[in-house]
Amino acid sequence: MRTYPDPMSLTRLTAMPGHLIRRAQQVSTAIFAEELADAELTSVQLISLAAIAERPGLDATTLAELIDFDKATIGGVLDRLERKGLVRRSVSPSDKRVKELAATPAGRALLAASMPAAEQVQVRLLAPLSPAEREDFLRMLRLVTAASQD
Amino acid sequence: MRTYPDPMSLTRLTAMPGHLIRRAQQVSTAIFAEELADAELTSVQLISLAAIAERPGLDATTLAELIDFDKATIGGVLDRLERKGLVRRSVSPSDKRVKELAATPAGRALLAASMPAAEQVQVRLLAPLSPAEREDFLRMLRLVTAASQD
DNA sequence: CATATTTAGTATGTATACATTCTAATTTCA
DNA sequence: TGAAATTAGAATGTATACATACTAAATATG
Repeated sequence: MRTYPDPMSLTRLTAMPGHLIRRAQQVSTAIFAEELADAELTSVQLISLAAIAERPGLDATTLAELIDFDKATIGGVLDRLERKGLVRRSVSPSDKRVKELAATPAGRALLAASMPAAEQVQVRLLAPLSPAEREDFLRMLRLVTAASQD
Repeated sequence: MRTYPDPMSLTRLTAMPGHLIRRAQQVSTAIFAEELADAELTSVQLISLAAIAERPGLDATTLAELIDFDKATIGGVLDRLERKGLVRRSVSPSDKRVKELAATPAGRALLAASMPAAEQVQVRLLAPLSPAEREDFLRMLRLVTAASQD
């Protein structure tokens, strides 16, 4: 049985993976905002745009599953992408409940222009790790997140 | 020079650490909500409560720095902790701008009662990794997050 | 075929997360 | 000491994130 310095100290909690993951998310978001400042895209908007560009006609529910979004969250993201003129939503002829998604030319252009910056985010995020560690880190992240693939 | 299957595919983006970290955060939050369902505490509320319990008289700005919170975010978290009767805020006699924070007896009791569940969250979160990998994963998370310690 | 169930997307409400702005209070320092 | 700069906390506005409930539409099934 391991012993700990303090059974319920702040030190304990800030050392926990839950806290460190929240911190990593903060760091990732901050770097993303810097690198994609010109594009004025969030990471969530970029990945949505990429999915839509890659699979025209995609519906919102499938999109949400593809990129692990809540069904309620994706609506707002699409609202913002549509408001910026990057994505269009049109009612499916075969099922009037469904909205088919498509990237506009402006959306495709912004996506292409933004990919180098997106790559750069990942480079900066993993810069503190050695190349071997980077592979390992990603592998472990996949393991941790795959576990609760509902 | 490595080659990739598709220069701007969804596959590329979902394999990026930024996306995986967002996913890890989702998994962490979901497990936390399950384990702390009785306490009705979010991870953010628990760590705030722990910091306040450990350092009575703490002010909100210092608290935000301790646990890496935005100054604007901490206000709402404290509102909710106060509304639940877990924390009290009182104007500092020495500086009327400052609100001194203190955990109530109910707050301290809930904190003590919640620590085992908080430990359990971390156990479940890291369950897909071997013991050696767990150490490594935490070490790398610390490296990544320490890099942008403003 | 008419009703029950399911499904897609939206709406509502709560909780982070953060930039920016504002007010009151304190500190600096000319 | 008195105006300028700084600081604490709150307020405002935007963007995830998610539970729950709602509406319209499609499907299943008796």
